[in-house]
Amino acid sequence: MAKTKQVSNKAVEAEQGNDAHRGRVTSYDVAAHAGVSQSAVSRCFKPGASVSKKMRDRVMKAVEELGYRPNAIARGLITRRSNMVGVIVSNLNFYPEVLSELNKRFISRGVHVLLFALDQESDVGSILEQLWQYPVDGVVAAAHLTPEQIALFDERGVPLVFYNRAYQDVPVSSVCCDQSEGERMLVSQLAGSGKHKDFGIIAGPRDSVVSMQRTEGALARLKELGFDQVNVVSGDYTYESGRRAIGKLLEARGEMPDAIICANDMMAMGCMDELRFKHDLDVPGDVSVVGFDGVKAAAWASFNLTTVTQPVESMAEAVVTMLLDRIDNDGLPPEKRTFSGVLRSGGSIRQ
Amino acid sequence: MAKTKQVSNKAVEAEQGNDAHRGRVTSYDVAAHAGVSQSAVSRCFKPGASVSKKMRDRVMKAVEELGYRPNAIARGLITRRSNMVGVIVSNLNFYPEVLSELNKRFISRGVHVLLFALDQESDVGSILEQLWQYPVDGVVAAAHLTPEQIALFDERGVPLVFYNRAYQDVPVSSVCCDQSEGERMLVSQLAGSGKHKDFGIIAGPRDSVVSMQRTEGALARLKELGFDQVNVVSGDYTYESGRRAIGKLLEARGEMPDAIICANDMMAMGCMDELRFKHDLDVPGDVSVVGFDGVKAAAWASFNLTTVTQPVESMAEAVVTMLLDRIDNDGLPPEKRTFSGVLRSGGSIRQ
DNA sequence: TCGAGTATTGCATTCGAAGTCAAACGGCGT
DNA sequence: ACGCCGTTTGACTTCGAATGCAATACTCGA
Repeated sequence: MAKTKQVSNKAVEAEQGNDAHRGRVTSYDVAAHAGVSQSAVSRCFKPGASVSKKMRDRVMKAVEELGYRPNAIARGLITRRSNMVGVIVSNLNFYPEVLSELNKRFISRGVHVLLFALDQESDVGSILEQLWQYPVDGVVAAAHLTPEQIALFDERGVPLVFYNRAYQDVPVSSVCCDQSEGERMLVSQLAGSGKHKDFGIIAGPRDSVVSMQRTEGALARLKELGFDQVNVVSGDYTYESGRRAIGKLLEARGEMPDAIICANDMMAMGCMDELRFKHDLDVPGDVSVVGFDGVKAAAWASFNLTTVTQPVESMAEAVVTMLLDRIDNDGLPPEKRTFSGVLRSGGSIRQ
Repeated sequence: MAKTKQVSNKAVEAEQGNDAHRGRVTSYDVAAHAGVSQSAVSRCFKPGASVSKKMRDRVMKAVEELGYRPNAIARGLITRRSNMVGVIVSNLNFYPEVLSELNKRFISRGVHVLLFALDQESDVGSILEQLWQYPVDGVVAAAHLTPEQIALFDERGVPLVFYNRAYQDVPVSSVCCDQSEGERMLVSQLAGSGKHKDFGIIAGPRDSVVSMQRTEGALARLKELGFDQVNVVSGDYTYESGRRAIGKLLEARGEMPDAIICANDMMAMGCMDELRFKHDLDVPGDVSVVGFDGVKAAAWASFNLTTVTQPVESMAEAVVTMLLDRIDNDGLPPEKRTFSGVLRSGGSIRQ
């Protein structure tokens, strides 16, 4: 009865145009305005519900007049579906296309993205702490989580799909680009010209699994081809670290390698600039350089980098499909999908 | 009474470890586990609430044991504060730093970002339609809205702050970089060398207000300096369109200008590459080029572009502060803040 | 030990929408 | 006009947490 009283109060307010709370329009306001029950309003927004045309028209008219939109959050409370997914990315600046592709695809399926970006200061733990406060339907992680952190998702029944992080021996879904295969293609390409004797590798951060896979892939292929004296130095995936890495390579070796394999395009571009503008060397004339990722800038004429392009669109599509499937259907087992990268031959390898 | 029964059911479930719904842990579960009321649990999470140490310890122990985290959304329903803000960006690929800076700052203040990115297909209208389904506390828009769309925010009492979109004569908050001033600095710099006679401008899309402001600023300063024959062609802010624009300039003029003013860095870089690699011209030897924005890549050795850097960090900070202020205090009037860009002299101007 | 006064605690209600269920309605045949 | 049956509709409850208020549990002084 209290509820009934409340409703009629709202009805009165709405009818009198009392705008005191000037908050959002609720289904009660619409109901009052249209002279029907709140349930009726709710039903008009549920596809396939039993509503007469007369009722629907009447409600929709009120909806238009008041500018009502159902509150997705309140709805989520009862349906246990917030239609929000969390996206955890380690660094927004690195791969904006990934976020963009994911967001676009989720949106088109009526799902919204709640962003969780790791900045150097904030660690994964605190981000997850925040994430758990939101009733997200699922999570995409483009960052490294510990097995314990992963287990929590399972416990709580929240689907999780990794983007470009593979966990061997951990039953969790992921979509990856075959890092190792990609590097092998690059090395084969370099070796194919027969012009390189002295290889150097600029790896990513030591704790990056992706960097490790790429580096291992390159080293393995190099070894197969008979090159087992390869210097490896580390960068942090940035342009600047690519430039600095040249100094380290030179120091380690005493002379400049004639082919440099970089763990990503950003460092490859830094490395090219350092070679050209600091050491006055020609790329590819004096030194060949290859990258990984296929970022836009790598294809620019100034660099025209030979690299392996990650099929970002296919990967994003796969992630979205896998996640939504698992949200709709909680029986699905973890699945790992691996896409091959596409070799993009530029002009950064000496022929 | 129904409620009471419900509660004790939950209590029983929780105590028996019945994990049937394996959903999230709720405050009722914690309450049952600790043998206290739900209100008590709730109060333990409210700073400054009246709770005895004994009670707090007891509740917190249960919280730890069950891994409880308050549901931010359910909380938002009653407090009318979702602690989420919507961020509308026109294109994620363009300025990832902006999103990154905004996100970082919001997070550190306990606010989360719900992402709304416009992709070519989706127009602002449909994005807003979606936005209104979420009870966001406020919105940052880095996209163009119509006055009607802006008015809705006012009506519904949802604070709105624009990033780099100024609306003259519309009372709405915004944080902008002074586009016109920036361009004037660039033109002055170009003119200062006394080596340029023939200016060309590569503007942004015709419907971009920012592009218009930049172009007008440049033209005005050029005119003051006595150059009133300036060709203007349009691009779409991308690298590729910068390259294509060179062809258009050449066509319009019959010969290549000796100074090209680009509406942003991306096009400036495309333009430099086109000049160097397609037309075999030297920059800055034959043609000077300037950009705008101060993106990372513009400072790379290959380009070393003279440009105006937008103070992204200060602007982001200003946006976040303004928005949160307005969320906490609904009396605040709209405010427009303008930051000056910083001239970054590179090596793309002939001296 | 008692009572006043304060500090804690629990009950019941609330937020906005959706789902359950039973009541009311509509159409139809007879 | 009556009764039957399928369709619509509305009253009430639910989701999870917060909060006003009333009911306790304490504290301390007398």
